[in-house]
Amino acid sequence: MRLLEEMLALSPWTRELSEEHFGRVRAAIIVREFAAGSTVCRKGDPASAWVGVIDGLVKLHSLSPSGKSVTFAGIPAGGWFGEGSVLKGEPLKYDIVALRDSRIALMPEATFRWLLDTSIPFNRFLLKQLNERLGQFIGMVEHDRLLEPDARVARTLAALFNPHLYPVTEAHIQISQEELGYLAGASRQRVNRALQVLAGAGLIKVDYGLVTVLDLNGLMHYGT
Amino acid sequence: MRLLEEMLALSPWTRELSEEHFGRVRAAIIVREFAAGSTVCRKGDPASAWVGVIDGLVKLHSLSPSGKSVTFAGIPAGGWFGEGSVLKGEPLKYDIVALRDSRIALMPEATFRWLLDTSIPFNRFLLKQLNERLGQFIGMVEHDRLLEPDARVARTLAALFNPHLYPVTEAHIQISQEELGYLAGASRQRVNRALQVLAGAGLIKVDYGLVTVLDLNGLMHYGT
DNA sequence: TGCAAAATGTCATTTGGCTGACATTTGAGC
DNA sequence: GCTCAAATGTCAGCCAAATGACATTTTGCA
Repeated sequence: MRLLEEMLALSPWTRELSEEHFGRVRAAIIVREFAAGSTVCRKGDPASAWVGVIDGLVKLHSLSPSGKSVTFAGIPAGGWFGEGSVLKGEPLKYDIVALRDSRIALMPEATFRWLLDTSIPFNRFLLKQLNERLGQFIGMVEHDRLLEPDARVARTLAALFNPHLYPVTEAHIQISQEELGYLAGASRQRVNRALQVLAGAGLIKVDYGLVTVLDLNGLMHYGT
Repeated sequence: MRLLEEMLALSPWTRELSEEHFGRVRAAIIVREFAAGSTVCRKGDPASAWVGVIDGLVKLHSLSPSGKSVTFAGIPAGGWFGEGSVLKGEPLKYDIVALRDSRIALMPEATFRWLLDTSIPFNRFLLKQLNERLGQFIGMVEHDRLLEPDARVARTLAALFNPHLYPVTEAHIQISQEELGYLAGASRQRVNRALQVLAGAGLIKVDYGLVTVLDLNGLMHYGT
């Protein structure tokens, strides 16, 4: 996706806004570019905007004092996030890092709050969005605690191709095994072994910096 | 807490309801008793009510095929939960089990939806509640992956006293170390050691089947 | 009061992922 | 084509938590 307009047209929450609402929102949004590897927002920054991904891919991640890394989610084009921190008026709880060159939309906090105060459809959208996210994280906790690393890697891969969240029609994703480790909660070495197991089972194909999904349904239920 | 009325008086979402709203809600709520160990709702059941804990303690938990148990949350008196499944109109994703003899309030789905459709304050409350719950689960993923068991147990205890989700002001909770293990993602034996460490640090006091919080803020930030 | 069940405290052993190390492969850019 | 950094594949050893076992303490209740 190239333009803010396209992204807004695809975002469900714009559909039921009045002309006045939409115009004001459109005028307030700022667009910025970020190079791969650069930080969009840092953990602890005030949550001064609601963030949308127009093009590219960003990750939400956190670093422990001892230097370990967790990745909570990868947000591809079309995704909006950060509503939680803006709602609470609290600083961000994670870093936002561009994994590829990315075009980012920023809706200022004031506009976000104005929408919240004046648009019932926007409220309803936020409820659904928060609820959806919550389901995702409940799943993460469950899988972290109950599943073997092989199965966790399988679910992590499946989640990257979740057609509800990421309506992209490609069967492959360019991601390093180290980044997959941060997502799945396993070491790079352990991910490497898991990928070999999954490839051996015919569920995926592994290439340099690239994973191709052959059987999404199989991945989703692996190890159950 | 003994009575539904007390609990409703303490629930933030009742405060801004009109007299008409409150009366209808009050009349629709059903109260039921559950013995320790009994199941309130089973995973897969239709989410036919929003659930509140008047007295006692319930857990949201899931069992793996191999017999391992995760507890997603412990809900003490004053807590309301299940809004996610009711909102989505989906079956429950976890079992709800009483950990002690408990008095449970059930708000039928129809009443819940009516509130959602007619009360703006209730919508605002749900947004905050979902957001708070989401924050808790983001925290769980982060802590599971980054923190030592001692710190995980500390955060788990702190989460049971979240003032936004559970507005009751008691400093102690009656729960076994085994159940704490299911909540924190650690073995009973490991939890036992962790509790000794936390007690040694003056953050809690441990008695038979009972943990008393002495320093909630200290627990919340332990191991950072 | 005394019994049984639940909960706790502690230990030895097992287990499986992580760490660190290193060689190899791959691809981007000159 | 050449060079270099990134990514991958593999291994040995470490280590912390889980497991299983058992004695002890505490409580509820007959």
